[in-house]
Amino acid sequence: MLNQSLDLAFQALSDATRRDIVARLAGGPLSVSELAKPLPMSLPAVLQHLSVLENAGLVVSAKSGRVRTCRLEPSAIAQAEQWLTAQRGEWERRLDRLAEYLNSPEGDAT
Amino acid sequence: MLNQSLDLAFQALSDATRRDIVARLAGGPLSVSELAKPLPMSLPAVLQHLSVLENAGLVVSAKSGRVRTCRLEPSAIAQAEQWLTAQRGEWERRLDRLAEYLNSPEGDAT
DNA sequence: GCGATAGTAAAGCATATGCTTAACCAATCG
DNA sequence: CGATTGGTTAAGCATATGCTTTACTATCGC
Repeated sequence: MLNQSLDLAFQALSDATRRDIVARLAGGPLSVSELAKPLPMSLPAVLQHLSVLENAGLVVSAKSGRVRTCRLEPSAIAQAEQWLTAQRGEWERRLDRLAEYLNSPEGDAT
Repeated sequence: MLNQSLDLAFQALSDATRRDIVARLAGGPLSVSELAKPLPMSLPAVLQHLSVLENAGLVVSAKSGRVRTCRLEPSAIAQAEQWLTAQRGEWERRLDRLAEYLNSPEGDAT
């Protein structure tokens, strides 16, 4: 499959809990337990969400002593963003060309 | 849940078949069977993918006679795009401020 | 009307997802 | 050392997802 990484990125972002994690990491790196504190679920559940995000390349983490610190990886996010921009952009260019055609003399149903 | 629509949009885009459908619709509206023709699966399966995309607001369709024509809905795509831009943007602004601080006189470990 | 074409509906099934609890390991702290 | 804090692993479970096949309806062209 081409673009399996987009599969993983979009799949990771399809969950509100994981988007919340991403949004909070956008404000700066956090440890696992800091991430888990406000979330209404067990710590292992949060770990599973983090592993989905890491697997998708959206988040990277490193362990120092006994605390694992997580931070955002913007390049994977940018990749998903660019795919969306490309599709919407293409479609909007099409609509523009259509409008242009309809406003041109040959476009009129004269 | 806030932003359930983002759930649906990202979830819809997490499947390669559905992204293929979106990409082809970006080139212009297509009927259900035109969409289904190149896909390696049964027609009902394609219908299910389309219903996911419509449910997410990414695609709209209308039936005329016996043919249903599908087209892209850019506003839902733009919403997902904007969410991504916001998170990545926030993180990159943070990094910029950090770099600025490290380059300033007070940032030096003199 | 009759057959082909375009789409729908329903049921079933294998696998994936999002949690839980229980048990466990490893770095601190007193 | 022993208790606590921070994280990890494994197993189990309910529900969701992505297909399939079968059967059925609605429209178009002759």
